Amino acid sequence: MSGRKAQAARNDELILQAARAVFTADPGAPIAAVAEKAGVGISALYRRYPSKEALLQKLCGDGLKLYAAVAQQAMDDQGDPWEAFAAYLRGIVDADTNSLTIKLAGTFQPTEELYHDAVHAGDLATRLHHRAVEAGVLRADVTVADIALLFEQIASIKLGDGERTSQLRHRYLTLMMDSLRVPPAHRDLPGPAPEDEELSVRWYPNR
Amino acid sequence: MSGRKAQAARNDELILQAARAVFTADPGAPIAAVAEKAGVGISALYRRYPSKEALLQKLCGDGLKLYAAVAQQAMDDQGDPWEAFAAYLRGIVDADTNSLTIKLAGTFQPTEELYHDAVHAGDLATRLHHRAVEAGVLRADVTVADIALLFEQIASIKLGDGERTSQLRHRYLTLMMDSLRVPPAHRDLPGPAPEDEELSVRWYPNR
DNA sequence: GTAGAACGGAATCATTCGTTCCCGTATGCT
DNA sequence: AGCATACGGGAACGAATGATTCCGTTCTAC
Repeated sequence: MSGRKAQAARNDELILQAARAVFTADPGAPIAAVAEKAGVGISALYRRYPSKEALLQKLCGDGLKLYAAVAQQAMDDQGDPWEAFAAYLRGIVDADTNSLTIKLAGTFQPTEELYHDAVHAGDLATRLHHRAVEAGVLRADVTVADIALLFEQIASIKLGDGERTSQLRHRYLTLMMDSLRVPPAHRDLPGPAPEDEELSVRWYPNR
Repeated sequence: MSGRKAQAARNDELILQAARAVFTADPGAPIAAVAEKAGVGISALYRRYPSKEALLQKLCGDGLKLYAAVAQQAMDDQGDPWEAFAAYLRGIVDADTNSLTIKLAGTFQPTEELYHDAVHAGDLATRLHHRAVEAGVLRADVTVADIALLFEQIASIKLGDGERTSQLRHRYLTLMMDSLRVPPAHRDLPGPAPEDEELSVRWYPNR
């Protein structure tokens, strides 16, 4: 179970994880950054993917599938309508798939399969949305496309490490949900608000 | 009134406007793009600014001053507390200063003056915020830093031309305000929601 | 006329990054 | 044990990008 085969299998996973992390943080990152993060050489990447574009397509496809999985899970939830929809929103924010699809979109030629997966994901999102509106728990003047843009806005938040970023994203998702839900109401916001210190750091990128 | 002096004066303005437009749209844009947009040669830029960094600092400073001006105007509004605060929010979104300060931050060494202006702008924002909370029209569990991050989220929206982008930004600002205001309530959202077509375009960057 | 301010834009020079290539290593088979 | 070889490390290559410099030209002011 150990040896070269095992290392290769481990590297398969290592590379994918590293690529996801790196490109999520910076869609324009060089391929060398992925190799470094994964702790492997560049040729280990090129052995698996013929080009950077191929790797990006793989990541994008995985992101789409993850999105669909989260949406499907919410669809299967037959309990409280709002809670099911809220779980979907939180799930997508956690999965952070927007950074891997939208932000990568346009950096490569979309394949047929990618297009198919995108349609499927969009279809699930639409059904989920309509169900929530029908149930009267989601305001009707907000569309599916609106929700997509809200996801993008939340994905634009990047502050501190991944942990803190996730915390803040949920904070603002909660705020947004306050204005999405019927009836409107203010609920407790999770996570501490940003400190001034956290914001001012950005003026000094080099440590 | 005409002649080289006049052209030079015109170019001063032309270059600044072009630079603002170009770097707002893409903070990493090459300096040649600014020259082209302004309809001048590269040397016209370098005659005025010793380096790209100097131009960026100028833009950043202008953005900070504009921010302060908008905030000051809202401060001077002694009418309805919520309306004054709302005007501030809308004004900052329209001024689009976040793209010129935050997104440029870290790409150059901040000067002393820049720092001073930033403190002044922050001070105004804080006083405006507290006044709204004191008046009971702004929910108290949202901080000044929260508002700053909300501005950034809105600034991340970029779809279609400048006109459409502005329209959508106001749409989502209105949505956010629904959850910021006391008491909470749903108000009509301005601007048409995005069409699927508008979103799918991003998969095909090259026309 | 002529000095020189202002320009336009080609040439330069450094840097970045995808991709290729070469070589050492250790694995698995005989 | 011995060896052919798949695998991975990382230097080298070449294209592209972009800031900055430089040079020749034009037009104004005197």
